[in-house]
Amino acid sequence: MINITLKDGSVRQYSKGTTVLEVTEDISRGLAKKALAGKYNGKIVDLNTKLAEDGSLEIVTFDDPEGQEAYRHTTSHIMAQAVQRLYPGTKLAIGPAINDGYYYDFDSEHTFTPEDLAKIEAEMEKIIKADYPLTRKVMSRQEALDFFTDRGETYKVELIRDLPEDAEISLYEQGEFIDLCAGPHVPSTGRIKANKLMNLAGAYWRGNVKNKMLQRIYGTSFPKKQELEDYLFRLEEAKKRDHRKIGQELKLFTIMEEGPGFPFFFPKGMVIRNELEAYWRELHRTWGYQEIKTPVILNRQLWERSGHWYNYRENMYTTLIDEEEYAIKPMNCPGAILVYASEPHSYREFPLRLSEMGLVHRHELSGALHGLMRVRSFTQDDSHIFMLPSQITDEIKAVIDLVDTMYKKFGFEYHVELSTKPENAIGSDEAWEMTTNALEKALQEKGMPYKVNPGDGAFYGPKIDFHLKDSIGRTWQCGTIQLDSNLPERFDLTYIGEDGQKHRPIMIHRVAFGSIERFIAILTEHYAGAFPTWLAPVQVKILPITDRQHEYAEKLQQELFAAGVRVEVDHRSEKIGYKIREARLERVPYMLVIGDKEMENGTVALRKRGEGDQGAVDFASFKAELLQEIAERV
RNA sequence: GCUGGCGUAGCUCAGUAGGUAGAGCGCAUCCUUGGUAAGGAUGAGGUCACCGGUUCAAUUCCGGUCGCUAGCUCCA
Repeated sequence: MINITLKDGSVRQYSKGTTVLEVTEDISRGLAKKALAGKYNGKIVDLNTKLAEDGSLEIVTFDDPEGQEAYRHTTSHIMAQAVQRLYPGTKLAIGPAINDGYYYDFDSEHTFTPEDLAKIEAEMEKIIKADYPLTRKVMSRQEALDFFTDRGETYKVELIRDLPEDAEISLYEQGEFIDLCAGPHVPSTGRIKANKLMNLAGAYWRGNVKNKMLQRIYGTSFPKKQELEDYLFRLEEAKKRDHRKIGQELKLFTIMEEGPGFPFFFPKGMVIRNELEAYWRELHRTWGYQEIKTPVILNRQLWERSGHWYNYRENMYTTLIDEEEYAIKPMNCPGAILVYASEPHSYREFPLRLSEMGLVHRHELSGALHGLMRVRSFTQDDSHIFMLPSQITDEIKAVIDLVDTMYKKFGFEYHVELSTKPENAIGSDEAWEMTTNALEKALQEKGMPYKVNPGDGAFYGPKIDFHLKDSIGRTWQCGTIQLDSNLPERFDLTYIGEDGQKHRPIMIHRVAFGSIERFIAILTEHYAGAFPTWLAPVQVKILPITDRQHEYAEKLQQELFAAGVRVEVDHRSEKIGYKIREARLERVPYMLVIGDKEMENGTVALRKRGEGDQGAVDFASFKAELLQEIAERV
């Protein structure tokens, strides 16, 4: 324990390694303006001062996650205070700090509009100017229950009810406002220097669809005005990378009203798709996979047997054929299983890796649709791997390596999550335990950091998920490895073992891209539309300066075309600056400007994306380097 | 699916305090042949998302539907 002498002369004890955030009550009265908590070894201890394990003091700044949380969390209290001033009777739910800011959930008779945000912001400004100290209060559970019941804060009452009987309950007070809160906070409201309310949204109480939908207001705050401005600028910049915007500008794909969630791919989008698939096929061939294709429509009986009919029905499209019920596949596994079961297998074939670019359809909720990231019709780069129990760990590690190889190719940063048994799980507890342990073991042996997502697994098995970030930092699940001990059972899959007897194989489902659609969306945002040459829809654009070069332009075009290059000639009667501008907007990697000089010398004036004018280069050597770059997929 | 916002030309958007609409870009044609981010002229293009209601009159007001969107929920 450490003794801290407070300004009023009293001494309080704090344990090492904790942040001194609770001293507020001691110092707030009268000292708030200075926001000093006390002194320790002659040094000033502020609310944002941390006592390290060795007893030394460490100032917690906004750059520390803890300091940032205290800062934003305080701002959320200020927002709640402003809202309750402007809209009396509004009940408070929860209001945490989050990644880029904070939010607070309200239950109010008043429906907030975007115009209200400005009013609330102005009221928040008043509270900040008033520089109210934040005072911590402690109550027993019963006292807190009575207190919030009196105030009609039914959500807070519900939160307190969930706490243990002997819990010590902390509240933070600022001016006339008081809120149930564990802290931490900054010492006074005046600490907030830059604040902005971002948007309005609905959110279910406690994240449960069955509960009331509350009104959530998102905001963000920073210690400096400039930091807020920088943040808003970055957000604007990030929006320019949005794949929905770039997808339209570059004519990659569209989604029309005639088919919500069912994307159309334009020729340029198909180029990227096909290149990705070609890369995928090449890689999978060398990694020991064999490709199959299974039907999109299969009968109801199959889906009943697989369990999808009972566990995934609300997401499945169905249809009648000759008065028999069929379903459009939402997953590829049953098809792959039928392929497996179509002939007897020996353990000598294992691991048997069957891959499939499988087109699946899922009835996703309309509100969940999001460009190519979340659609109702998508192609999974699926594989089903059949193996011996003894091969599980190595095979999972191999899949992790394959996914890593693919993501590194594009320079992606990703994080991994392990999702465990959900509520609607099928199969025995023992099977779930065995499969979950197997996944965990593989992750540990790979030394891969991961986060556990309890209850987030698929209904047939636990999974490892690979998450990638989009332009504004939202993460999307792409790759996944799922261990399934259920379907082999349901379909009575077998292999002949060394002992000549029938045994049950282990099955893995896995995707690496995840879905081609989502992966293209992530890629588009990652590159901001400037795809590497091997993926670029147009790799080379030839720009003749006048009509005199058209013949030469076509000759070059044909030569590149014959070598498999995607090349276009801009022979409109526009000035060269104009043609360059357009080709730049299209993010074409290489522009070949040709005028009389180049025509005479058999050269091209090369303009490289991101690097500008490269001067005259020999066409043959340009072509050779280009072809090599494409072949190496760099 | 839920809550809020939005829906005007291919795109980005303006507009009508209720009297059937405009700009820029793009597109077409013509002039221009110009050396590294926008040359000029003319023209075509809209059942103002859809369906109802109010009104002499609705793109505008009201209701519903569909779609998009920010989140929530759900997921690759």
